[in-house]
Amino acid sequence: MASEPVELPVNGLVGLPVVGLPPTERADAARNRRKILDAAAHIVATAGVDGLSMEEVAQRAGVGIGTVYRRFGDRAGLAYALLDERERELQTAFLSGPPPLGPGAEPVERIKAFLHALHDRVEAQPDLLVVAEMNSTHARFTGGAYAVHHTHLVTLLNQARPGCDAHYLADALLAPLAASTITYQRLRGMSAERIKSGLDELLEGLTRTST
Amino acid sequence: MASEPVELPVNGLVGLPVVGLPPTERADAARNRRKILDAAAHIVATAGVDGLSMEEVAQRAGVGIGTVYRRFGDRAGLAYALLDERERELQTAFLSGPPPLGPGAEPVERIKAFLHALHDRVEAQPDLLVVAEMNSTHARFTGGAYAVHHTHLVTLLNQARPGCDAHYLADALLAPLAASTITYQRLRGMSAERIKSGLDELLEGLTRTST
DNA sequence: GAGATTAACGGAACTTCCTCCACTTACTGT
DNA sequence: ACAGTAAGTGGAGGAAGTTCCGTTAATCTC
Repeated sequence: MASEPVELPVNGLVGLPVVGLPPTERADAARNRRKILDAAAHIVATAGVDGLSMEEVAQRAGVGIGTVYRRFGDRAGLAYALLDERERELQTAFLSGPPPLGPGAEPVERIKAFLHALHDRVEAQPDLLVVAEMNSTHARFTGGAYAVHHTHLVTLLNQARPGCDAHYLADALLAPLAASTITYQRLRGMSAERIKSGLDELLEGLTRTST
Repeated sequence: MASEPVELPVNGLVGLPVVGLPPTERADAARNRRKILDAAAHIVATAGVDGLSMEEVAQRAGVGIGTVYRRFGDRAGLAYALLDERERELQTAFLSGPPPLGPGAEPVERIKAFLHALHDRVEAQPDLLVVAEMNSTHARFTGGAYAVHHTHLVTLLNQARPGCDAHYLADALLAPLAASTITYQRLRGMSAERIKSGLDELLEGLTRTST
């Protein structure tokens, strides 16, 4: 479990293209995906994330449990899929939206805006994100979205600070934005503004002197 | 579950003193704690962390499952307890050991040494740490050790960079040292040396100009 | 030492995640 | 149309974490 080869995500989340699967989904499969997502969304809206059990979802969607698993892999995958829409919006925003998040602004400003956006994302749907990131050891990283965020940061870091280990630093900057970290800080009474300021402070040091 | 009051740890880990519990443990309880820890350690050594099921532990220790839970709270708590010895060594080292980890060196050097030590800790027992940090949403933070590490970093950061938001920055510096993050980086082929260099780079920015 | 008190014990029962596989169905080429 | 086949389905069953609560036995008090 700790040393298995890295698997690509099975769900339809934005991210690395899923290789090996047929490009077109069979009609009944697509229908069931929708039914499952609707059921899951309804449950979350009604009973909260804690009520999101796989059996419950299957029952409400009128499919077997096996189908839920075939479509979404596991509970984390289902949670990720529920976050998919917002994730797409976010990705569109930083890939092709207006500055400072999108192209046009200075790299440092874009990084800052990006980190803030990630924070807001956690703030918006903390519980779902916790589930998405927590179940199964490396769910946070294999979810697909992580790779996209990481790549984006690497690009910006290389612009802002040529010669740095952008690959590592991207991980390091994303780490404090893990849902469980932020929800815990909030629990402890730390305000959202303070978290953002703290991120700025962290980033400032990294990008001040470009050697 | 997401908004419960923060609970103090129940196990005997170094950290905040456990309030509310009688200072002396009943003889049979202490005996059972030992039996359970021995059994758990044996299982981990034999079958790896994956073999560490609560039922298995109870059986091998010759106690009921309920007893295991009473003593250690949950699986994460048991894992933490297994890490306790090394954790004590680490804490002794940075609280009162020789520099650069212990007192005597410059704050920045101590922070650096501390982060490296935390990294080595993950490197030494990655699987156990992943279990300890991953089960139950905020296990990483409520484990007791986190609070100690955080406090230590706050102290050093305040010395190295007066006026900074040490509280937040401590969280941010600890975040990339989460076991799941590091194990994933290793899985991806990132070397331990590179991770340490990256941490140095991150820290360097933070501590360069003291305003 | 006897009785009261209260922590500790044990394991059945419950929950939920996930796997497995025998069966069914949508698509494909002829 | 139709047979072949690969994808999809469903739900019983296994595994593991956790809770609950009636029972047991340390420890304390007198």
